[in-house]
Amino acid sequence: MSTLTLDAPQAAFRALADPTRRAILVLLKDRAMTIAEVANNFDMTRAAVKKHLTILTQGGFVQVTPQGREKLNEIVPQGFAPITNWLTYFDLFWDEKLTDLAAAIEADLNIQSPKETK
Amino acid sequence: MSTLTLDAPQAAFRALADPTRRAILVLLKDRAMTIAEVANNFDMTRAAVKKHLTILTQGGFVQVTPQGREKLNEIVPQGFAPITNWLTYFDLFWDEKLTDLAAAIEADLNIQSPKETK
DNA sequence: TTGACATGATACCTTTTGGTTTCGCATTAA
DNA sequence: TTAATGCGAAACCAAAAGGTATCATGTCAA
Repeated sequence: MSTLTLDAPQAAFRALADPTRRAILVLLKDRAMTIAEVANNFDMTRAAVKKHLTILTQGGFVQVTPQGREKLNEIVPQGFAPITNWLTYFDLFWDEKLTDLAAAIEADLNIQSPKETK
Repeated sequence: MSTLTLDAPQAAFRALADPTRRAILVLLKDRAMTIAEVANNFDMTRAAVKKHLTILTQGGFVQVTPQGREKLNEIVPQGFAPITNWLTYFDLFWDEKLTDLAAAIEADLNIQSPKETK
């Protein structure tokens, strides 16, 4: 089966949409943790937490580093870039200062968005 | 039936999770539009667009102003605040961390290569 | 080698989500 | 008044999301 691949902003926004996943990021910002360690902080099974970590990884927020029989889940600061860029696009617009960042954002949105304009 | 109310960040992150809704925000940043007008830009029914606009309103991104028999959907710049605040939390953390890292690196360099006198 | 441990993977279930149709209600234009 | 217009709301549907339980696999320690 094909694992449908989302564009970076979509994968990132999707990852942040769930409160558990945002809480996991808050946890991981202090230090890297194994899955079991992360799971200890939540009222759900390790399997569920593993799914959340996978989505966070797809979103570019988490990087996994095998270490013996464990796997360390580490936060990736650069993963926040697509989100901040998207928000900056609006800030810039409101400041009436459009840059080529606008083109990148519009290109991303055009992947699925409005019908032929014009 | 209870309409469960989400906290502000959750409602905001949820609203941004869908690509159509992000595209709607890009549309509305130029000017306020009626539902039908927004719907003209997408390949879906007016009812579907209405649902998206409702979620954007719940997320604090859109404000509706009745005007005769029409309703103008207007973007609300302040709606982005919960998101930017959340991101700022991480940025602040990493700023400290980078500072600590810089200090550690400088200390290490002073030990390893004391030659470098500036 | 053997067993315990940390994780991966799969099947399955329920709720949410994103979409459609259809109908009803105000408001405006004729 | 009548007819068209712009919305709102409800019923319905398929797919995705969030969770569980269960089993398989690789790695470490004794």
